[in-house]
Amino acid sequence: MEKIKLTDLELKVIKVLWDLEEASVNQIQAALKIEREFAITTISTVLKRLKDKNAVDFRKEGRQFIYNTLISEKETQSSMTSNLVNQLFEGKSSVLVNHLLEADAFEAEELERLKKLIEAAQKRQG
Amino acid sequence: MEKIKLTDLELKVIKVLWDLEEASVNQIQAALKIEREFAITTISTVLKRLKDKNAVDFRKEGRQFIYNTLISEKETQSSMTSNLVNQLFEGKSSVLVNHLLEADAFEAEELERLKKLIEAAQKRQG
DNA sequence: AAAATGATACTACAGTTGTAGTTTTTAATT
DNA sequence: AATTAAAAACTACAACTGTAGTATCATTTT
Repeated sequence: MEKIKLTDLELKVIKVLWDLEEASVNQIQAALKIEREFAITTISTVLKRLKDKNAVDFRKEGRQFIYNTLISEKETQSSMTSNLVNQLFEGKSSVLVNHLLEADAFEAEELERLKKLIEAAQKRQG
Repeated sequence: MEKIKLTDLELKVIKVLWDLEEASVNQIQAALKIEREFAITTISTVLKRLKDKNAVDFRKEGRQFIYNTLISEKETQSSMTSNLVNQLFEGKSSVLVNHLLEADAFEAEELERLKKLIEAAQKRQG
């Protein structure tokens, strides 16, 4: 698994595919329309680039292509997060979380939930 | 405070400035040499672009420029993190932390420390 | 079979990024 | 003041991005 670098626009398209599992160019355009309208050729170009990067594949259905993504959401989350952590948080996730806590990035219930999750993780680790 | 977007190389230079507070082009080059050697003109170009972006400033000392950064580390951490969180974690930091916990991104001591930090944050919130 | 329609393929182009060579300016040294 | 040395300014250029127009190809409808 080579680390695939996604641009902003590419990520937007990939996110639609995560959501819909499979989609034609038109469906992707429609899904993005909520945020902003892109020309159909724009989506097409992005998909072609993603295909070149091996981030998506497609099958033919009638006259159109139905795309699916080849990279998972979790993978992408992990790789982009570890990227950030390496760049700005000494390579340690805990430094990132520490920053978030200091910046008061959580609501009361979230804190409570996180505490429980940490305890669960501790149990898991033994 | 307009959100300044930094490229990878720009961030590397900025990080040196966070570290040294102030530095000449040569000092920055020297600091980066540990990782990889860049031509002095490369550093110069990057600094010029950073100046255009208002991310650094400089003062003249003899014939050379001494640069300092105008953006703080914490600011940058916050903005890049919230960027990631918005892109991949539904805009909620807790979803990011959740992902990290599920991915077992922490050592035992880190978990313990985080739990304490969460408790501290809870106390702070009231 | 020709025309119309809908889809993809090809082309384009400006802005950004990584990277550095060449030229000019400025300060220091003879 | 002339020369040299060090620094900054200017120029360059390919790859990547965002964005979309035009051309072509394949269906479907007359």
